[in-house]
Amino acid sequence: MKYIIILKKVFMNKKSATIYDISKKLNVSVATVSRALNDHPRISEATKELVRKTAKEMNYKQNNLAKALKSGETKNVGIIVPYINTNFFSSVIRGIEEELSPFGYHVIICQSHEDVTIEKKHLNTLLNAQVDGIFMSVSRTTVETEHIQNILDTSNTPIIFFDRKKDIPGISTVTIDDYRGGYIATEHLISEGYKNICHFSGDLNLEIYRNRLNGYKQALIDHHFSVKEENIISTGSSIDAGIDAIKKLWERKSVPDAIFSSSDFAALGACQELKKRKIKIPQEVAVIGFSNEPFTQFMELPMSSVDQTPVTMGKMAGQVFIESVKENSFGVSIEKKVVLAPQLHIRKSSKRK
Amino acid sequence: MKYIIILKKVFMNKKSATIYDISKKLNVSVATVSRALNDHPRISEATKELVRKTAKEMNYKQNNLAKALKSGETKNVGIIVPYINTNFFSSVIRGIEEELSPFGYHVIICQSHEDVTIEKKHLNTLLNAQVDGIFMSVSRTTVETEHIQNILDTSNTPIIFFDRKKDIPGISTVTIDDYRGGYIATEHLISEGYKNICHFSGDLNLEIYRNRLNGYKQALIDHHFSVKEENIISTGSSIDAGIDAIKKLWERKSVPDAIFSSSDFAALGACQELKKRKIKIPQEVAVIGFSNEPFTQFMELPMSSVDQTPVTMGKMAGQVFIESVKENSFGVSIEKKVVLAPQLHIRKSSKRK
DNA sequence: TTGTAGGCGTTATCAA
DNA sequence: TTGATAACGCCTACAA
Repeated sequence: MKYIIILKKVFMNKKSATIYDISKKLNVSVATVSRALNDHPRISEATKELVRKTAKEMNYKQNNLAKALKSGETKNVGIIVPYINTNFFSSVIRGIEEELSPFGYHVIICQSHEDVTIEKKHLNTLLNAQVDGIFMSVSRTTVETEHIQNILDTSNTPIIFFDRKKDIPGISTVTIDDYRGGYIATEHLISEGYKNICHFSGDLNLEIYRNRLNGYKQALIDHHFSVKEENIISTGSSIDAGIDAIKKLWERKSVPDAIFSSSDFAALGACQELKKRKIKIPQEVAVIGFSNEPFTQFMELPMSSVDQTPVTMGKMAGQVFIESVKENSFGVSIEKKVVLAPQLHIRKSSKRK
Repeated sequence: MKYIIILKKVFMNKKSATIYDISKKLNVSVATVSRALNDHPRISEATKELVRKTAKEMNYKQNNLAKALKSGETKNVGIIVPYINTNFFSSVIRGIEEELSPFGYHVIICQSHEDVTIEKKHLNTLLNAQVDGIFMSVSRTTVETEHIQNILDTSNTPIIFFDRKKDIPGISTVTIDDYRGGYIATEHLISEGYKNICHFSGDLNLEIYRNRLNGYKQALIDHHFSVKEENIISTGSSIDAGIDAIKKLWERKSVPDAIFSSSDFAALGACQELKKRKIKIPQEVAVIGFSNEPFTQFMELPMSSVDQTPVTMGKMAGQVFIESVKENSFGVSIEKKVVLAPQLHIRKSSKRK
C-alpha cells in the first residue's frame, strides 16, 4: 500500500445559509421565506421568485434535520442484514432502495455479523436516529425476540422482516414460498423423465430448508413416486458438503439419477464430484440448485436453480413499508405476510429431453 | 405472489419520553437530566442513578435528531455507488461500514444507476440530510465535475472518492494500483514460461484499463519481450466479448499461449471458447482475469485473477474519513491519495509448471 | 399576502 | 451541585 499526502491547507469554516439569512437580506419574515420555498399557495409569485433566486445565490440548503425534528419524519429507514456483501442481501437492499427512493427515503445499512448482540445495538441506534422504519433479516443467533417485541410495544416505528423472519404478531413479513420452490424443482426433474430423485436438504433446523424438503416430498407424492428416506441427504451448504454427499451416495447399490439441492454451493460440489467420476450431467444425473447464485449461469455446464427473486423481495418490502406509513397516519396497523413465488431457471444441468 | 392480510388493529400513538418528561417526574430541571444522562462530572452520583433508573423505566430514547441539530454532527455518512448489488461495491460498502461503525457512524446508501443526473440529486439530498461525509465512486456518465467542485467550495463536508475517481484538488481518493495489477499478472505468466502473451484491454477510455495495459506492457519490456500491438485486443467486459476475441485471435497464423484479461467476464468467455475448440488450459493457453469475481474460484477449472481487495478499500476510505474529521476540527484539510496493492490469486488456469 | 411567535428535544452558557 | 434559558433551523397556527 502506498500512501501519499498531497496537499494540506487551512480552510475557512463555510456555514451554509438558513432561511433566516435569506429573510434578513430580503427584509421579509422567515415565515414568508419558508412558505415561498415550499411553494405555499398564498404567497405571491413575485415573492416566491425573488426568494428562490436569492436562495440559489446564497447557496441555501434546506436542513432536513430541523425539518425532521419538527415533523417527526426523518425520511430515513434502517436495514439490518447479517452481511451486506452477498448477492442475496445486496440485491434485496437494492430493491428496497429503488422502491423507496422515489418517495424521498434514504436507506441506512447495518450489519449484524450474525450476532444478536450487535443486532440489538443497531436496533437501538436506529431508533435513536429516529428512522421511519426498520427492515431486517434476523441473525442466525437470534433466538429470543423480546428486544424486537419491546420495540413494537413502545414505539410506532414499523418493523418489516424479509427472508429470515420470526413469528411476532404485528410484524409484516416478506418471504419466498420455499415449499413451492422445492415443489417446482422436483416436478421439473420428474417432467424431464428422471425417476430416482435425491434431495440435499441443508440444515433442517431452519424453517426454509424444511419447507423446501416438504415441497420436494409432495411433488413426488403427487406424481406417484415414493418418498424414500434414504434419498434425503442432510448436507451443509458448502461445496465440500456436496462433494461428500456424492461420495456417500455412490457407495450404494442403486444411485440416483437426479439431485435437487437446497443450496447452489452443495449442488456445485455435486457437479464437480460427478464430473470427476465421469458421470455425465444431465444424461446420467441431473442437478438443480437453489438461490440462483450468479456463478450458476457461468459454469461450464450452466446449472439449473431456483431463484429467490431478491430484488423483487426488496421492492415488495418497500411497498409494504409505504403502505404501513399511510395506514399509520390513519391510526391503524395492518400486519401483512407477503409470500413471493420462486422462479425456476432451467439450464443444461437438468435438461435431458 | 401471494398476499395475505392477517391482522388489522387500531393502535394508540406511543410517543417516547423526552428529558422533559423525566425532569417533570423527578422535579429536577431538564439540564440536570441531560447532564446526568451524559455522565457529567459535576452531578451527584445519587441524582445520576435516579435519573438513569427513571429513564429506563420510562423507556427514554435519546433523540439524535435534536442532538445533531444542536451539535452539527449527524454521525451519518453517505455512500454513492452505481449499483449496490455487485460483489465489488457491496464489499467496499462492507469495509466502510465496519470501519466507521465503531465510531458511531451509520452509512446511507444511494445508487446512481450510472446516471450523473441521479448522482447530482443524491449528492444534494445527502447534503440536505446533513451527512458528515460522502464516499463516492463516480458514475460512468460523470464527465463534468462542477457539481462536485461546487460542494467543495460551499461546504465543509468531506468527499472521498474510491475506485472510480476524478482528479479534483482537495478530494482524497482510495484506489488500487491498476498498473501494478497489470504488471504482476503479466509477470506471473512470464514466470510460468508463457512466451506470447495477449491482453484483453477493456474500454481504454477509462483510466483503470489504460493503467492495466501499461502495466502489462512494462512487464513485457522488463523481461525482454517485445510489445506487439496486435496482441492488445480492445474488448468489452462481457462473456461474449471474450468469446469474440478468441474467435478473432484464432483466425491468425500465430496464436497466443496466454491471455491476460482486464475483465473476469471476458476471461470467462475466453475459457469457454477455448474449451469449445478443445484447446487445453493451462497447457496450451493460460488465462488470467481481473477483479477476482466470486465465480472465478467456482469454475470447473478455477481461474487466476487479480483481486482488487474491495473490503480493504472500504476500510481505508473509512480511515481517511475519520482522519479528515479530526483534521477538520483543527481547521485543516489534508488531501490524501491512498493506492492499494492488488493481490494476485493464482489458480489452475495459469499454472503450467 | 405576509408577519409573529411557539415548539420540536437537546446541549451549553451563565447564574445561583 | 443544580436551574433557567437561549440556541440549533424549520414549520405553522394565529394574527394582521
